[in-house]
Amino acid sequence: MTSSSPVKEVARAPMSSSTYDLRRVDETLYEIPADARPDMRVPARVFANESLLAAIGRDASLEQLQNVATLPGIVEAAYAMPDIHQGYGFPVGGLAAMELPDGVVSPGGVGYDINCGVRLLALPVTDGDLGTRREALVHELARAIPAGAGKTSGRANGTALEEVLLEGARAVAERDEDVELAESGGRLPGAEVAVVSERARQRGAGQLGTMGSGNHFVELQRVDAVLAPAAGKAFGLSPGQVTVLIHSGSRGLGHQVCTDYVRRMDAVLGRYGIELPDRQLSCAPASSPEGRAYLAAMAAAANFAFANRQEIANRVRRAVERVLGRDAERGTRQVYDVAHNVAKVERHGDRELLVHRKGATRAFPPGSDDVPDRYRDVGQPVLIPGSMGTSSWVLAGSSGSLERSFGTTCHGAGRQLSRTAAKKQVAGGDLRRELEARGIVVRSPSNAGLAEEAPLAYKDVDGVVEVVERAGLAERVARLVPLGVVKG
DNA sequence: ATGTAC
Repeated sequence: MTSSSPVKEVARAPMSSSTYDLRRVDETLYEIPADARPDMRVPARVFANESLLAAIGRDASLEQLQNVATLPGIVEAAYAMPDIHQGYGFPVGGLAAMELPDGVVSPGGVGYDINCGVRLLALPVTDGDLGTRREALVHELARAIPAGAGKTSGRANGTALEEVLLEGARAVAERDEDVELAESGGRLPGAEVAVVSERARQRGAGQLGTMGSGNHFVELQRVDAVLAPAAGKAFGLSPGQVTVLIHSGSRGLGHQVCTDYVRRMDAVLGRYGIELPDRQLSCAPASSPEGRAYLAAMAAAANFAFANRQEIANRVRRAVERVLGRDAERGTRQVYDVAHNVAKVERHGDRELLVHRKGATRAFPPGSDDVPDRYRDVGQPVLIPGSMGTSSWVLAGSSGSLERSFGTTCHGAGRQLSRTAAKKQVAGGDLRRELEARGIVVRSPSNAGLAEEAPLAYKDVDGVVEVVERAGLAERVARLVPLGVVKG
C-alpha cells in the first residue's frame, strides 16, 4: 500500500515530560486527551491507581504513550497497563491496535525481545513432598538450562533451526499437550525463513533451550493461594502444589530481527510520508513490503521463542525426573504459555486489527475461540511473573478485556528503577544472602545481574494485578511464591 | 531484552 496511507501531516518536536493533563476517567482508568498535542490522533489511556501513577510519573513512559498515539492507523487509544515503564520508543506495558490494511506495524511496539513470554508447569507434588530435595532440584534446573548473556546450548542449527522458525513449539515438543496448552498453539502463522537475516539466524543457532539474562528466569514455586476455585481446578492448581515458571524469549535471534527492521523502516519513512516524534517508533504500513517482511520475520522469531520455552520445559522435566523420579516427570503438566511481546492480527467487532502488545498479555475471556477447550469456560490463563523474591500470579481473562483493552492485560510488576539506578542502590551479594535467608535457593552466575533485578527496582505486582482485576480485564486465580530461582 | 558499543 502506498498512496492510501492515513498519514496526518504533522511535524513537531518531542514534548517536555514535565506536565500532563491526566484526567481520571473512572476508578482504574486515566486519560491524556487527544487534543493534548497537535500530533496525537487518539487519546493516551493508562489503567492504574494513584500509588502506581506516582511510580509511573518518574520516567518518560507517559510521554512515550502520547508518541504512540500519533502513529498512522491507531484506533481508539494508545493504552498502557499499570506495569508501564519506559522502553525503546514504545513504553513497556503498552498496547496499540492499528486498523488493517493501512495502519502501521512498528518493531518498537513489539520490543527487542520478540515473544518474550512465560510458561507455567505444575508438578504432581506439594512443597511438603519436595522437602529437603528443594535445593537439589534448583541445582539440577541450573545445570540443565544455560543462563546468561550469549549462552548457547548447541541445539537447533541449520535445517532444525528452519523448522523451529516455521513450526514453533511443536518442532521440539515431546508431548502434544504442550502445544495445545499454549497461546496460538505455540506457533504464529505467516513465518518465513528468508526474511530473517543470515546474521539473526547465526545468533539464534545453538541458543535454543537457553534462558538469557536480565529479567529472564526459571523459578521453582509453591501455590500459596487459590482465589478462584473453578478456574484453579481447570488450570490444575491447588494450594501447596509445586510449580515451575519459565520466563524467556527469542534471545539473540529476535534481537537481531528487531535491529534489522528498525533500521530498514527508518530508511523508508519518507517514502510513506510518515513523520514521527521519536525515531525509535520506526514503522511502516503493515501492508507495505517492509511491513509484511517484518511481520513474517517477527512470526519466525516468535516461533523461535515458543520453541525456546518448549526446550526449556523439556529440560525442566528431565531435571524433575533426576531429582523426583519418573512418575513426577510424567505427572508434570503444562498449564499454559503466553507471549507478552508480540503483534497479532485479530478481529475486534467488525474491524481487523494489528494489536501490538509490548509487555502486555492477551487475556481472552471465557467462551473465546482461541482459548483451549479445557479452559474455555473459565477464560485464558494469564501468567504474571513478579519481581525476584516476590509473588507471581495466575490470572484468567475476563470479559472486560475485550470491551476495554482489545483483550489485553498486564505482564508483570514493571520496573520503577532503571537497571543502572538499581545497581547503584543494591549490592548483588547482599541481595543473594537476603533471598537465601528467606529460604529461597538462588543460582545465578552474576551478582550484578541479580542487583538489576532487585525487588526495589520493580513496582508492587500485587497492586498491579489488583488494578487489572478491578478494571475487569482479568481475574486473580492463584498466587505463586518462590522456593528457588535460577537466573542469568 | 542484547555477542549490554559495528
